[in-house]
Order: sequence, then C-alpha cells, then structure tokens
Amino acid sequence: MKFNEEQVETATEVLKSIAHPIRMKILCYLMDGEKNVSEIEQQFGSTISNISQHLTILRKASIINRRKEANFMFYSIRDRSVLSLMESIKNNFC
Amino acid sequence: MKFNEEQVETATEVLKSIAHPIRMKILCYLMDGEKNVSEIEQQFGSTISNISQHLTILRKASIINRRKEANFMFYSIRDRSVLSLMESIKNNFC
DNA sequence: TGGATATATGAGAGTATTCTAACATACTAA
DNA sequence: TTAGTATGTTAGAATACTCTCATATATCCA
Repeated sequence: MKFNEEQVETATEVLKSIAHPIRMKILCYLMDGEKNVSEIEQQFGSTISNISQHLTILRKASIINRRKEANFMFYSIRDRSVLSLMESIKNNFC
Repeated sequence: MKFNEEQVETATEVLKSIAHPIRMKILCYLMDGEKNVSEIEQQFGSTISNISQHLTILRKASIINRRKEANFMFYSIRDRSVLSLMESIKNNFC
C-alpha cells in the first residue's frame, strides 16, 4: 500500500477541500443524506453566496454530487469512499 | 458521534496540515518510524529549509514529535490516533 | 408576462500559504 | 579555537484562499 505521485495529488486535493470549517460542517450534514442549499445555509448562518462557493469547491474535488429539482439544487456525498473517509475523520476527532 | 465547534476547528487544522504533497509524503515516510531531517530531505529532493518549515507546521499541529540526539533531530508520528488517521487516508486513496 | 424565489458567478479586498535565499545556532571533531 | 555539519529562522515575493457585495440565471406562480 504505497502512495504514488498521482495518488498523493488526489489525496491532498481532497483533504484540502475538506479542511475548512464550513466545508467540514457541510459534509457532516450531508452524511445524513441529500440536502438543498437553503437547508445547508440555515444550518450554519453563512451567506448563500459563500455556501455556494464552498459547495463548488467540494464538487470540483469530486466529493459531492448535485441534482436539480425545480429551482432547488440538492447536494449529496458522492460515494461510499468519501463517506468512509468522513467516518474515519469523525472517529478520530470526536 | 457529533462534531462540536472545537472539534471541527481541531480537525480542520490537522487535515489542513496533512493536505500538502510534501507533508503528506513526509508523514507516509514517518509511518515507517522515526527519521531525521537529512533522511527526509534525501527522500524528496526539496531543500532542508523547506522541509524544516513543513516539519514545523506538522509539529505545531501536534501531528509529529521531535527528539534531539547529538546534532540530529529525529521526527516521528506523535500518536496512535494520527497513525490510524493516516492509515484511513492511505486506504482511501491507494 | 412579470415578480418572487433559489442558486450561481464574478470582481475585489484582505489574509494566508508556499517557496527561495540569506543568515543564525548548535554541536562535532580536529 | 576553528571549520564543518545539521538544522532552524526570518524576510520577502508570488500565489492561492476566503469573504462580501453586486449581478446573473433559472424556475415557479399569479
């Protein structure tokens, strides 16, 4: 089990994306299941604009997916591997 | 298992410290056991100065320890919880 | 159609990170 | 004491990140 250069790049990009208080909280919230932007905003007081930018960062790092329904955007954890990484992180710090 | 504000702060600080290619590689290298600065430098071509700065960042985040022996400084992973976090990360990306 | 709602995007200021280069300290060995 | 080795610190430039504010787009409903 040895990291190659590309895996290190991917891992650091993903971890960097997780490593922000707002994004960490968003991800924890999404562990409960899909949420829309307003639901996320109401959880943590920041502005929609700011939340939306953080969601974009998470999406570009392939950590979350989004789905459109009417004029709502629903975000969710992309896959099982992200979920298990988040579980490990929570186990480590809670 | 719910993150409180302080735990989120700690977690993001630790993850941010890990989330850099050089620091990630240093940590993986230290998973094999204690190493001194020259050994680390020889593994990854960067300058001693730069490596030393990254080691300081890891130390300030309480991720690694250091021990002096003659004029060598030996660095090591601080504790089992960091080790298990690194294991989870490697499992996720390798 | 027009207004309201939900979300996204872009610019700009402030702040933080990262690297390189120069200098500093601490120890060793002659 | 002097030179050499190992490591650390500081300063400064370049780049990246984060937030706020203004504006844009897309959808819904009357």
